[in-house]
Amino acid sequence: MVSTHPKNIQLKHRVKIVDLAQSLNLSKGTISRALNDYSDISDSTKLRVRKQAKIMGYIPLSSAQAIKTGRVRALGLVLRVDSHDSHHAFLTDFLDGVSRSAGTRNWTLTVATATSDEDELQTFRRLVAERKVDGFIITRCLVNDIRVGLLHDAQIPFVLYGRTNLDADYSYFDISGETAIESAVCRLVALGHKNIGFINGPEDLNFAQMRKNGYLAGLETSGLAQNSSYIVSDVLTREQGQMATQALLTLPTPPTAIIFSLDMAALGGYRAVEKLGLSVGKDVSFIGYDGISQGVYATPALSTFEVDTRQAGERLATMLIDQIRGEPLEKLNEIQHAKFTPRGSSNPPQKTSEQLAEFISGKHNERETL
Amino acid sequence: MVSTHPKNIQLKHRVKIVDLAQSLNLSKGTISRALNDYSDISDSTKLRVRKQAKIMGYIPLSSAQAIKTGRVRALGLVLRVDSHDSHHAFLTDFLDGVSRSAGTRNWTLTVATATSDEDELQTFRRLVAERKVDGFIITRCLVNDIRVGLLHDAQIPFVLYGRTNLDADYSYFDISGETAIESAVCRLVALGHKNIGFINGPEDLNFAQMRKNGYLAGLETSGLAQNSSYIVSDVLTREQGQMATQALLTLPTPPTAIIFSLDMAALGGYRAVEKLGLSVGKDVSFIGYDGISQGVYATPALSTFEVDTRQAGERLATMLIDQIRGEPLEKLNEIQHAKFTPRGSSNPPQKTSEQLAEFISGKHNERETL
DNA sequence: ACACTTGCCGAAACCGTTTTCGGAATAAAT
DNA sequence: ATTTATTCCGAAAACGGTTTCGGCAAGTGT
Repeated sequence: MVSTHPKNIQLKHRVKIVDLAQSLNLSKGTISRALNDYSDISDSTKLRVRKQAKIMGYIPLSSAQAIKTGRVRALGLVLRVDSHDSHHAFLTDFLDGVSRSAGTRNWTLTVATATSDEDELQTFRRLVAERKVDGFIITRCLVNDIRVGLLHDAQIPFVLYGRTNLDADYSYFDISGETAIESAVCRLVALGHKNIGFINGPEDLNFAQMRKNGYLAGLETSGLAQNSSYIVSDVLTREQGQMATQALLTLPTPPTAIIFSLDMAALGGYRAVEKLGLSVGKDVSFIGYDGISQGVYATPALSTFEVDTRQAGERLATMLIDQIRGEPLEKLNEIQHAKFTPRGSSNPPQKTSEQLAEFISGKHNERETL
Repeated sequence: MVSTHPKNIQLKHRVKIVDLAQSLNLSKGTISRALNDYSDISDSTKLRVRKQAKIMGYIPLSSAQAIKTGRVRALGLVLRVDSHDSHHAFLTDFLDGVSRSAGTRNWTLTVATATSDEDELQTFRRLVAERKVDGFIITRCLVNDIRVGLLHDAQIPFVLYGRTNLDADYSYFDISGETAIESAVCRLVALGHKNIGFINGPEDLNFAQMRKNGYLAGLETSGLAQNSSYIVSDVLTREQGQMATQALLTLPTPPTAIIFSLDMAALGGYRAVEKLGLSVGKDVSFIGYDGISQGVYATPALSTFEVDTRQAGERLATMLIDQIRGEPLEKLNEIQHAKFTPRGSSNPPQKTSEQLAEFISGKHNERETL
């Protein structure tokens, strides 16, 4: 069992910079500058050094570098684990994007978890004080997010996945849920829908706020009146989605189409529709947002806006690294668009709201007489 | 916007060990030894130093420590993102457990992703060479897992979540799927079932192998003959679970109960049962394994073995840290048991296999004549 | 021929800790 | 009273890199 495997992962007897220096008859300072591409080293020796470094398998010790440079080449990500299953599917892809992008630049990702604001700030402090990370990726932005102010004041580099309301300048990557939801309204109107509901997430989260704006903008451009009873908020999970949908459909004048701020909520909506004896895509049209994989397997498959979470992670990582390396903040903003993927859940209305209401109240009475 | 927040996260002007030393009129060596609890420092000065350190907010720079101690106090976790959506729910809890346990000891977790074996080994090498981590947590163990041999040979500390077939000594934490599945068989037999199917995961994964052993052992102790057509393997996803269930139920003598190696597969099984016009928990009993949250919301709710993934993460982290700190390997093995949670999906059989077969074939013919 | 750049590299300081070693002061033993 | 242990701390050498500074050689301009 103690064989010497060919693809060995050496740990003992690392080759260090002095070893390299000796083997090339150069000083270690020269080696360092050659590898770091200083201008006062000739191209020929740079080449020579790099070749030999590769041969000898020299890899600088990041903590030794860090002590002088002040950088550990590590990105921080603090996950909030208090509020349940919204993340989940999102997480793997996101982590993959971030760590892949970081890895190719020889950076790493360190993740921590927190259950509260205080917990999270505490974690920030610890990671920064020990200098375990050089900057943070911030997710799940609130409309008013204290983290932004704190990190900004402390001059710690960070990027947001999403945006926040503060007018401080910060770097962010976002996917425009606003334009997506607006276009969702327009698409449904084009299909013939006139009564369109909107089931939103918790509106202290910035993205929910934005998507609501999109919904309202969509009504505006379509010339539809806004009906406050058509809007439900604070819907995050499947179960909440089911209840919210049920609530909308049992209104005196139910919507014939519903837009969901989150696919997961939409999946809950399927159940509500089925329980009323109706079917999604025929009696009621659905459009979701996120592009989670379960949406494909629903019947009918869920029309949605697909978000490329892996790409988001990649972009965020590179933006943060660039920022830490000194890139000016102004260039480090980016907005992408979600890709609409029509599937079976959004079609022209087969019933008017009145017909829907009649059917549903009939169903209700039927149930009550049981 | 450039206010000085009370809870500031200081970055500029860190207080370093010399600052502390000056303020106490001690040498920095003494400070270091006091904080690290050396025996040649008097208790009184230890106290004095610690108090002042807290007051001044001194936190040692981990990379400066690392250069001398050889430890960065970081755990590595390489996620495989190539295959399947099985992880997902698992991931958040697991990460939480690991990073929480690590965090309380002032360690951190760095995660990377890999898409292939080669990719993963490459990542191991990089992280070790740069000394970004001190050891690894290994998940998704194969029956014959090359990683174990490699890390062992390279003398890099690691712990397994699960076990592997190699007889090398290594540290692991595992949850005994074997005894769980065995007891599942016995429970179903006690309910009156005689024909019990088993839908397993890919058997190159160690846990699947173990659970199969448990299934066979259960049959043995219950005095039931084993029927190879009752075993299906390589079932990981919901869709695969649906197909496998369908296959079992359309056998000439279908099982009246099915044990699933994964809850996710069981959820697929619900659909297969429904499509045959049967209902879970009445016509066919289900027992799953994992305890994923969706199982609670299925109708009827899924009887399953609940695995405490967060605890697993916590234990693994502490075991790995202990190992890195020099604890002997022999003490670092731990096996826990999953907790059986009976819900609506497992009951005494209402139909015999023959009645089931008749019903199902009738359904089939009915369908064919359409 | 001279001074003056310029290109290139070595020497040494430095980063912030830990750890080793020796020595002063005090206590215990003779 | 002297030696012998003990206790406790300071000085200095690491650790493995990066960065500054100065200087030698070769090339340039006059």
